[in-house]
Amino acid sequence: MTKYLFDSDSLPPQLTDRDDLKYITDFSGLEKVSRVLEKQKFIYFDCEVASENFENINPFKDKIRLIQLGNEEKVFIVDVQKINDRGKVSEFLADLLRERGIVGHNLKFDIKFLYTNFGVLPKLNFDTMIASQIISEGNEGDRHSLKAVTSRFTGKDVDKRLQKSDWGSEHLTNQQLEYAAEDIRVLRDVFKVVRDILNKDGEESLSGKIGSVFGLKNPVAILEMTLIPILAEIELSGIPVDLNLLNSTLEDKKSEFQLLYFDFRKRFSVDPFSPNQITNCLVNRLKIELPKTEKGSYSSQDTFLRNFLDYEEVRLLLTIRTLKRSLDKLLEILSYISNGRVFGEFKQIGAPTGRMTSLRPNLQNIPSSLKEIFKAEEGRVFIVADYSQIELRLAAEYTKDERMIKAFVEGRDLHRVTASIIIGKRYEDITPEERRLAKAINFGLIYGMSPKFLVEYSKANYDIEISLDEAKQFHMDFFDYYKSFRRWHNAVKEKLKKHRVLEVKTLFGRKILASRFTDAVNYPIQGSGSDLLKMAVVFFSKMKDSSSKIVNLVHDEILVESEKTKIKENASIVGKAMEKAGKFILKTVPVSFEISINDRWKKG
DNA sequence: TGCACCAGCGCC
DNA sequence: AAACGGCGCTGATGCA
Repeated sequence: MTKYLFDSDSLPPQLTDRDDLKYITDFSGLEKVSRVLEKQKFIYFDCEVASENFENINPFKDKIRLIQLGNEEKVFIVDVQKINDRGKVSEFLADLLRERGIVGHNLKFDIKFLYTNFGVLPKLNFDTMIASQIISEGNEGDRHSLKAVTSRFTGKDVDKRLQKSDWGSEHLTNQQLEYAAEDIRVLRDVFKVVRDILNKDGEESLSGKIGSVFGLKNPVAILEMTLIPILAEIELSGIPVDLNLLNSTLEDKKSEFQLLYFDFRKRFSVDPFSPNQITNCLVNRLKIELPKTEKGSYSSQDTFLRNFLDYEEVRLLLTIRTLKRSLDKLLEILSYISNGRVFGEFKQIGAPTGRMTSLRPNLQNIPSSLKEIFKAEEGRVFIVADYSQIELRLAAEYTKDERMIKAFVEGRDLHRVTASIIIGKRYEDITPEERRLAKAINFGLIYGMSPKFLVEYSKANYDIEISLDEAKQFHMDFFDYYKSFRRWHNAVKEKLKKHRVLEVKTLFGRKILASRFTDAVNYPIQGSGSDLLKMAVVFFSKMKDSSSKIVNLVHDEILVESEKTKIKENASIVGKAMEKAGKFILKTVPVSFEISINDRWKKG
């Protein structure tokens, strides 16, 4: 519990009167802060938010209590509750942050609160958490909390115990204010260390506001820093939902699920969600041969069970599972809705490759059958824009494979090209089934899939049965034809023999560590895709106006909500942004993308 | 009881 | 020697 050390409004002399630390509780204090900080190009920044429940802290509900601002010498702790004039504080922040940058840790979080509390969204950010993640190159072992980052880069220890203390109480304790100031002090040291590390991969030629404000030259870091406020805006926008359709779908699935679930339990005396009971039933009662996991237990994956659709138990089980998944996803979405929109979050560098991830709820794995739940508001539409065959294009560029590049330059369908090679038929004569097989081969083999796995993979994902010998032949033919891919894979194998861990680079220069062969060939391609999308988002956000906003991002797709009256203009801007990013990342291979307009989130 | 782990599956 | 990768969410399971 928080203790009140002082019962007067003012703090003890040792705190307020220190030269390097000022506690600001009134408007004249704000003016003093402005005078001192107006000479800064950037300001060290942090804030403390009062929340009933820190697990569920919410920028739309919770209030900022303290805003800490600092330069190299001074720290100002602005108590916005004591000042008690939101308009004045807003004006002060708007003036201060309009042209100046801020340095902070996990800034997307802070600036969302700044926006909801004071209508200010800082555009020039340097985030030491993002910096640390870039420097870590995807190393899974590294943590990126302020405490971990400070310890790793400066050797100092930060006490975070008061982070979730009571920031709403009338009198903050001396310790709370010292805690608030300490974050600013450590940022000074961390900032310079991580910036200088990043700048070892700097480009002198690079210009731009973020670069000049922070003295930052690393292109990947500049891209990421630019993205921060854009993601904050996307999260604050939320994505609109058709509540009627959501509820009716939910009811339909619920009743259907309950019917089938209890029917299953009654008829077979087995809980369909107990792996033990299910595998027992399938193996012992129905004499179905199931594959085993390495631990010795049976696996009851849908893909295996689909071999036994003549058993009613199996058919029913598969239906129940699918229903349950839809139901869970709908409930997950529902629990994050407010005012007809879902407010999810992004982890900006969520995967080692640089890919973003989506959480609370995850809006990057919505089953295609449920995407229609998402519906633009009245008078608005969705613009659904996604890159086509982007990983293959990036792989062609990355390996500089002449034949694959040529196919793309000529505008060919690469799956058909591959099909004609491995089947030995003319490009024009490839059947849809043959094209599907080639698709499996293209996607699998560039990332080092074994012929054995190709057999399983084709069956599971493309419903195509091939023998192991055929798979081996296709494997040979693929690498004989796309010669650079064999050279690339062999080079990676050689390097991994010499070194335990390999540093690979995306086309944009993002560095990623890989210790397995499959990672070392996959990461640079997946990572280049993430660079590409992030860049397209940044370009779009610079070109767009207020008649459109991004509402979701899914690895190679940008979902925009636009005013109906400006569909054409906005669709064209999305296209231009994607094209521009494409030209930047891909120098020899053309990009291709599809843009469709719809009330709902679906293509075509 | 709570936590860590895994399997399974949705998306890319 | 052999190897497709990434994520988040749910629910069962096993351990303290």
